[in-house]
Amino acid sequence: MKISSKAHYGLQATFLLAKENKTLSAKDLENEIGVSAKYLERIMRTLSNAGVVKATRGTAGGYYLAKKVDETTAGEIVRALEDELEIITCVKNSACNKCGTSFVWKKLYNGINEVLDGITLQSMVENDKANSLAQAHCSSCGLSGTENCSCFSNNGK
Amino acid sequence: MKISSKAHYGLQATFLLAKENKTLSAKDLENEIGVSAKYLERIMRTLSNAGVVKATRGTAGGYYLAKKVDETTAGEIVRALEDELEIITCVKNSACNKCGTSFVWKKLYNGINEVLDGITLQSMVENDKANSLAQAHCSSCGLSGTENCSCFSNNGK
DNA sequence: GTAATTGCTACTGAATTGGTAGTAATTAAA
DNA sequence: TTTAATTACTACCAATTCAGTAGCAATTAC
Repeated sequence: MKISSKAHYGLQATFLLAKENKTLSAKDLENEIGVSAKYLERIMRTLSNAGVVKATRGTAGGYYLAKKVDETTAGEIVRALEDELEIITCVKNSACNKCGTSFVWKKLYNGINEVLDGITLQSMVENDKANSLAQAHCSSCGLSGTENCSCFSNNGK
Repeated sequence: MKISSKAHYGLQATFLLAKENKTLSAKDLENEIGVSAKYLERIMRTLSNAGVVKATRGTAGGYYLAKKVDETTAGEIVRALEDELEIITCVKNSACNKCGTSFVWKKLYNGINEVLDGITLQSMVENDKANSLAQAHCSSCGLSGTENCSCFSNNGK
């Protein structure tokens, strides 16, 4: 049960589109993310087909968000890129209750979607800004490692 | 992002231990679950090491729950069997906030654990009983497919 | 027309998953 | 004390999935 690199990079890419608020080419994304443009291109194509981003070809082409930052959720993005977010086949089959565990997987599936659908690109950008401020603070307080700095104690909660 | 067969079978096996409330051998589990005793044995050994079940060897040996049914959660079981429930490496590193997405994965990780830790074997058994009753009802109402029977409309929610 | 870009398909090496096999250790019962 | 049944442990293997690459076609701006 791991997040695929596709979902990871795809979310990172859309986050960058949201943060920089402009069209970015696969090449641009390669520079920022550090993964080959070819691979990112394929990820972005999937997101394009899913209606998360739009693409323009040709010189100065690239990808941009199809919707507003507060209308695009992490859920859409991850579902588009995780081939099988449905966790296990019995989740699809609402009548499956043979083995006594489908109830757990269905709850888990609902929980996962609830979390992801509750996160918009906007909230990710806001979180990033807050973190950047915390980072600046830590630098100023002179702690070399970020681990022990109280500024980070509530990170990602 | 799929549930592994190990976690699926492992949860099914512990559910059976809870439901039948007795010691079951790998062979018994094979008969009920339909997977080779050898494979189940390895899964149960992992659960044994994790303190979820206990094992006795020899004739009439087998596995039984190490704790009460309302003290054993799906979370313990799934975490023991999913090698990497931590989803993605940056979840482990509390200071990782470079790419702007770790915030999402950490929230997701917390959400997953929250759901799974909120489910005990007892609640699984109770849910199963309720389902069996609904099943009986559906048979009596004469609907051939369970999908369209209102008894099942809230399954697994 | 040319350079830059996405769209699409095919391929590949590495890692993971799912499962099997064999042997040793332990236990209960005959 | 022997035998049968069982778990413990390790090694192994086939199939699938994952992550990434390569090459060419289509499109677009200049």
